[in-house]
Amino acid sequence: MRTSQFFFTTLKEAPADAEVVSQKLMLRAGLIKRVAAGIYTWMPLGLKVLRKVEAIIREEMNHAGALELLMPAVQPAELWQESGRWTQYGPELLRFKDRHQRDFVIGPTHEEVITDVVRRDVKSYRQLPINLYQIQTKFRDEIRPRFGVMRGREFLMKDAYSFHTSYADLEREYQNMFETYSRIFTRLGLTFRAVAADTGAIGGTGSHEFHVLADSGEDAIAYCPDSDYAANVELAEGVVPEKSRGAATQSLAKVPTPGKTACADVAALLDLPLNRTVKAIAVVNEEESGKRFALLLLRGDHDLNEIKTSKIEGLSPFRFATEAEIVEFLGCKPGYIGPVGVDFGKVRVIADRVVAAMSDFVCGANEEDFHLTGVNFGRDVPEPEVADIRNVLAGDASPDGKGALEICRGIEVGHIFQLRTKYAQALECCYLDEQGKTQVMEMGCYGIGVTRIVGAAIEQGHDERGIIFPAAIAPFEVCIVPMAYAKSDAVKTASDQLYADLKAAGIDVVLDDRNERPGVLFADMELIGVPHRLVVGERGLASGQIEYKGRCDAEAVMVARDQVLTFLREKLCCVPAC
RNA sequence: CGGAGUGUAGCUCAGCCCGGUAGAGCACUGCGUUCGGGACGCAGGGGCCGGAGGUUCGAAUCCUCUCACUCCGACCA
Repeated sequence: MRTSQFFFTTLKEAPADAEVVSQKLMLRAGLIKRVAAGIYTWMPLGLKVLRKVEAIIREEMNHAGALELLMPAVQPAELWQESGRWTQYGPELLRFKDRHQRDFVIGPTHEEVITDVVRRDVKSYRQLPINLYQIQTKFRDEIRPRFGVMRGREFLMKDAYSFHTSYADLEREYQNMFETYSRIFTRLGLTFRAVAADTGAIGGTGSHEFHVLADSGEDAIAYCPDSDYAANVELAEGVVPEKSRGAATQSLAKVPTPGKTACADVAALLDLPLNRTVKAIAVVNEEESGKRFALLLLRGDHDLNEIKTSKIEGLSPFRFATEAEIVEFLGCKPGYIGPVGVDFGKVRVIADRVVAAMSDFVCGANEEDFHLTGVNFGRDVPEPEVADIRNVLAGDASPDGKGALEICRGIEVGHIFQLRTKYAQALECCYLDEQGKTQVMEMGCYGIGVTRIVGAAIEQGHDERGIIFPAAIAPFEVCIVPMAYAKSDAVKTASDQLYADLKAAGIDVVLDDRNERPGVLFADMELIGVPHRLVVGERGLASGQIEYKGRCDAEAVMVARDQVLTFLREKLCCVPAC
């Protein structure tokens, strides 16, 4: 490709509303253009990157035995009504009516359609297992699209669905996909980690997320550097402290804490560490059967994990209590509430595992402007229910007992689920087994956010000059930057020849033949993230040499003209650009 | 959905308080000089100042409504 023949649109300044680095750089490099909130056009340069990502995914999926198909983006409401998600899914599901007033959706995912496909054509155990995938545009009407292609509304996704005659076979394929995903992200040149995940709204049991590690990631990941344990913080288990609860050494005392509603303020006032305090969070479970009020106890420096909490029996769904409800049940304004003196018959008290092991702690007195010190379970307050309801923190013991947890941030680029029979059951996706008996299929589903990968790659690889793409997905592998292409015949001839040679060698090369000053050429090639650069100038040509510089190299090196191809080949296949 | 903010040239922004026929830098076009790290000169093109209504002799500027976008929160995954 010659830049003069390409649609090349770089910007010196990023649009003011771009928030994250990848978004700014993608807009500056002209990879994408914003069309509406969370909706982008992929320009030719960006599409080259996207297609390279797709190609790697497609190759590895095919290699893993999956079969590609293409389902419609537009889906009839009937299928969603049949699975029950027509009502379960919120406004995130984009619905519309056609000219006959029939309801349709623009698919945010394709479980319904694929299950329909399979139930129509798969009748026998002999046709199973099967793994079908597509690379397709999805639409999720996010409340707040942001971060460019990282959380867009329209995005490209690879989604695969597998069907099995047994859970054991589903587990086998799940493992197959786990390994396939690891190969895909490795080939893409990304630093990633597979983490145990919550199964969320899609439902099912086993689930792993694949995260590209980056500080700007939206998800917090707890991992153990000393083992392979890694889990989304939403799911990471807070383990029971090894030490059992200490004996009570203090007597219960009421202390004035006017205006101190936060644990940190109370701790500071009493000159105690924050981890001696206990905060109480009032929640309400409201269903047709009535309203139930509960008090959740957490150590002052811990945060509530709503996902874990919502899994407590009888508490789901829960919401935070209103001030009026708190006054109604505890007779006290929020900020000073605690478990002491509450009627355990009316209020359910659930302590985090860590709190349950505390003694002589500080908590609200259920009286405005007062807290209690020296509080002990069993003596001052009945033993509460105990559950794991907090977010783990860095330094916590790893649940596998092999060291301490660290927390890092990640961008979720892949997610694999064992759906089991959730959709197959709802949509009656069945087959006949060896005995001729009707059985429901076991299902797995496996997604990769294709567009998000491009953003994630840039979050992971960039510097002040622009994008540093992994070689596997860079828009071009090599650029040739001629010094005065329009002026010097020697440079022009040598550049054209080099370009032809590299192209003939199957290298994805771009020749920047624009009649611009060198600074412009250098800056643009660096901005768009081309990993390898060859500079052709009269200076080097005089001694039969071409200058080479990797995108991250500090210094350029001179390479003999007739050695360039060999030199480059080695760089391209063996050495990462950075 | 609640709170805050922003809409002026393709991009970044000034002008708005204090009404008087629309500006800068970058980008773009032409000519010339320049040419190994985002050059310079001269000459140009480009805007219904988000939209509608109102106040006024006169509105980018003041008022009302509306739309879009952004941020924080809630929600969702």
